[in-house]
Formats: sequence, C-alpha cells, structure tokens
Amino acid sequence: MSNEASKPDIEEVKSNFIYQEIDKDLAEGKNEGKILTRFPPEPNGYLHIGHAKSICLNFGIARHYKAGCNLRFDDTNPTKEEVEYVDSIQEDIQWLGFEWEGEPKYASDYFEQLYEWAVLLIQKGKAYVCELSPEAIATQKGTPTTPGKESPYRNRSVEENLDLFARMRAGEFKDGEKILRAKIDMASPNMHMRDPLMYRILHRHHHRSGDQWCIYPMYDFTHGQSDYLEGITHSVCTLEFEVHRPLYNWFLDQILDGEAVPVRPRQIEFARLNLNYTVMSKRKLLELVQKDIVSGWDDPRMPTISGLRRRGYTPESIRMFADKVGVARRDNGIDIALLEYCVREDLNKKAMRVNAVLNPVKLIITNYPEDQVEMMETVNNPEDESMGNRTIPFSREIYIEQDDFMEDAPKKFFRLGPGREVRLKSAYIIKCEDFKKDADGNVSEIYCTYYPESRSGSDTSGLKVKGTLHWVSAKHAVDAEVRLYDRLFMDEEPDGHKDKDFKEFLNPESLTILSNCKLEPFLADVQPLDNFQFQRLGYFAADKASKPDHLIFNKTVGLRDSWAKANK
RNA sequence: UGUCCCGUUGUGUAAUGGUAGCACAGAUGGUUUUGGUCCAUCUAGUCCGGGUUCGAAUCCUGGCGGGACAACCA
Repeated sequence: MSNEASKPDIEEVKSNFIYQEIDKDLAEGKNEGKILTRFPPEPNGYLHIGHAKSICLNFGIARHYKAGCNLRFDDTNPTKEEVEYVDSIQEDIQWLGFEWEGEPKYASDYFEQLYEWAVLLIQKGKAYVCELSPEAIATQKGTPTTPGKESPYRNRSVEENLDLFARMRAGEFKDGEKILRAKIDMASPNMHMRDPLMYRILHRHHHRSGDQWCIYPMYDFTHGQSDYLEGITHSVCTLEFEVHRPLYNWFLDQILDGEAVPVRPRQIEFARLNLNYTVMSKRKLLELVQKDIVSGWDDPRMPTISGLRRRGYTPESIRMFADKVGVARRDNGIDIALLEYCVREDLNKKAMRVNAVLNPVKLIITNYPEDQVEMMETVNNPEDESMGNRTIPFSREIYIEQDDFMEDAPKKFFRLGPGREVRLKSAYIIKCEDFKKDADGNVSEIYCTYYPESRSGSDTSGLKVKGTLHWVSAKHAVDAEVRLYDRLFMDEEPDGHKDKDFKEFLNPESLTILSNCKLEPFLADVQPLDNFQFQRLGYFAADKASKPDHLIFNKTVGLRDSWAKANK
C-alpha cells in the first residue's frame, strides 16, 4: 500500500491489543505470514468520525505491516443503500489519506457464491425454508434468558427445501412469504445461533445487481464468507459483533467442512468511538438530514467526515485524533475537546495568519493623513518561517472588533478604552482619545491618535503596551459572511436518555451567521476549504459555496482563550 | 435474573508478575507585537473484599458496577 498516510506525520502507535494479537498470529506462522485487513461499510449513509477511527485502525494496520486493506461495501440490503453513499464513502476515505487494495469490493459481487453455499447448507441438512411470519419468529425465538421453540417447518426434507429455495430465487413468492434459515440450536444461550435468517425475499432493485435478484442474503450470512473469499486475515470490527462471531465461524465450518485452508479470517473486536455532545448513529444523523435540522450530511455541525471537512478539519487532524483516542475494549466517551485540540495543533503549524474583523466598529486615527496608505509588512505564520511575509494596507480609518473596546474597562482588560493605549498588530501604537455612541447607546466610532515613531519593525517610541489588536483598513476591506458554530447538542449524551428523544437536546444557537464581516483584501480570492487563522479569533475555512462576490467562511474552532475563560 | 465482554487520575490510553507513565482537560508561573503558540511547575488514579507470590493494576476467587445480545438492519 502506498499512500499519503504512509508518511508518518505523527508518531506511529502500535501498542494496542490488536497489534499484539496480530504479532502473535504472525509469530505462530498463521495465514502463511500474510496480513490483509478490510473496511466494510454499508452504503446507507455518510461516514462519521467513528468510522474514521475504524478506517485509521484498519488501514493503519495494513500500513504498519506493509500489507493491504480492502474496501468492501456490505450491500446486502437494497432497501437502504444508494450509489450516493458509495461515492461519498470512497471520497471520504481517500480524503483521509488512505488507498484501498485493488478495486473496491462489494458483497453483492458474491451473491452467486453465497447462493451456492446456501444450497450446500440445505443439502447438508443445515438450512431450511421457513414460512413463519416475522412476529411468529420473534416469539418463537425466545429471549436471552429463555430458550426458543423450533419452527414447524424445521424438519422439511432436503428435496423440498431445495425446491422451495430455488422457487424463492425464481420469484414465485411475495416479500416475506418465505425465508431461508440455518438449522442450529433454538436453545442456544447465544440468540444469534437460534436458527438465524440466511435469506429473505425482497423484490427490490439493487444499486449494483439491478433486478437480477429478488432474494438477498442477510448480513450474518454474508460478512464472514466475504472476508473468507477476499482472503482477509484479520477482521477488525466493533464490539457489538462479538456475539456474531460464533455464527460466522459456524457458517465457515459448514462450508469448509474440515478442509484446511491457507487463510481463515480472525475477527477481533474493539470498542466503538463515542464523542460527547453529539450523536454517532447513521440512523439519527439521517434523521437530522431528512428533517432539515441540518443543511445536509456535510453540514459543518455534523460529526461526519464530510461535515468536518467542510468545517475546516484536515485529514491530518482527524488521523491524529484517531491515534490519540487509542483502541481498547472498554466503553469510552471521548471529550470533544480532544478533537478540537488536534485540529488546533495541526492548523497552528499550517494556517496562514490573516486579519478579519467579525463584529466591526470603525476607528479613526485623527492625526493620520487623510489620503495616506502605508503597506505594513506582516509575517504569514510565526510557526513556519518558510511561509514568508506579506503586506497589508493601513490607513486613517480602520475596523476593529467591538469586543476590543470597553467604555468602563476593568484593570485586567488589555484592550482599548478611553485614554488607553494598544498596539495595532504589525502597525502603530494608538491611544484612544474619544468615542461616539449611536441612538441605541452602542459605540459607533472610536477616535484615536497614533505614535508615528511606534511603527512596527522600527519602533523607537519606547512605549510599552499590554494589548495588541487585529484590524482591517476600512477602505481596503472586503465584505464576507462568517458562520460560527457551537455544539449541535446541549447534552453530553443526547441519545443517552431513555424517555427523551435526542432531538430535545438540540442547541438552538448551534449556528450564528455574521454577514457584515470585514476582511483584509488578501482574502478576496480564496479557494473553498482553504484554512486560515483569523488572528486572535480562531481557525476558519472558506466554505464550499464561497465565491469572490460572496465570500463565506466557516469557523473551524476558536483559539484557546484564557481571557474568555477567566471571565466566565 | 441467561450467555458473553469490560472496570487504571475528570476523560482517554500505557504498564502483559518488578519504580503506576503519557495525552487531553483543569490550576499556576515565564516568554510573547495573536490574552494564540512555546516553556516550566502543579493537581489527580489501579471498583471492593479475600487468596497465590519475596513482590499483584496484572494471576485465582467472590462481590459490586457498566455494556452487548431477543430487526425478514448492518
């Protein structure tokens, strides 16, 4: 596998228990020393940050062992799956920096083989056609603490089962009329071994196989064999599939019938990622999309890969996050602050510093010549000298942030107020002489004088100030819309309440649109998804819909703000 | 009242019979033309009881607590 992720941009972690298990298998000489993993999404929604953990794990294992990782779509349910999802999943994986082995695989490619194996099981007396209704099967199945009852159809002859199953495939029956079940043990303590469904009738168009089939294999009858067919050595998945493992092994045992095979998949489970203040189920995310609670799967408030991308997260930051959350088997709840830390950490080194005033108030430097414009030199990124310098225009009238002025400021306030002095970043030190309020009592204009000898880079004034403000020259400013985001939910675990719907915890202020923002002219021709640090504010990325005549920026994450914290 | 899985600072995660470490979060101080970054310091943990052992987070055992499993979903 050769891909971007093979450049270790972060310390490679290989200490989790899955690596240790693989090392053991290798030491025992299993699978002829081969390693092949796989990422097996169902194309029924967009990928989210929880999938990113799995992707980084599976592709990361492949990278570590110089092996491959397959992408396989587990597309056995045509009622929920769509090509749009197939496409988005591929895009997201590639964006994250990974490359799968060969062509993408599809469980639907194995339908014919799976059908043959189903026939084999019937022939061996290990599967039968059942005609019970879903409700009847549910009651007959028992509960985790009480054994189930055998179906009256359980002991049909092999010939009758073969005939019925062939006619199921031929389309002689309606949806739900008949199913194929494995004949295992209705009293098993493991519910999945109580004669599980193998095939159901679904007269539905499939996104790949079209109308070729009207019976579709269940996931449980598909997954293990798909892994086997592809030669997957380590089938890494989340904990909820642990109880399925005996069933996968049972199917394979029946099919292999004692035959020694070079590679047999070994399933290893790990705990899924939980992030606080959000939900992480495709069903719930789909609901947010369908009910227009968010603008789509890639709404920047969504925990989807596409949402995070649009929000301004980088692939590196998400990989770093996956690395830091680790892999284990205990339930976990990750603090969203860790994700934010990762993106700040990455963007701090990469993002160009620019000036943007989100809530502007005009400031007039009364002793600065009316028509003078000076080009002030400023560093693009103090963390990376190679990013160089640029110049920004300075003039008599500028915009500063409303928050940077207080009429009656406390002693610890290092910004502007009557009689106070501050440095304008990359420009002069100014002193506030006066200000004006509008009819509503809001500060509408601030009047200052500047110290000509305090020019940035050649300051001979000897003046010392505590605060530095960002600013934008009024006549050179470009207008922009800036979208601020807060967490989508106000509760740490919105879907963790038994009697309350997760939507009750939606944060009504999760999106704030600022339409009167003033940016330095450099930002006039940005490309969608370009990352910047708006000096003193945070990291922002141009939205996918941003255009030169209507600039739109999304706030990725704010800078750490010890002033705001101290004032809480 | 079944089977299986899991309990390490607030949150994650290491330590695989031998000094309980790291990261995030939190606190304090220093540097700073971003109240950012960076640097330094601090806070805080092996669920409980018994056993094995020179020695237990680790092995055994009994509790307690949490999770998964009863879709013609994956």
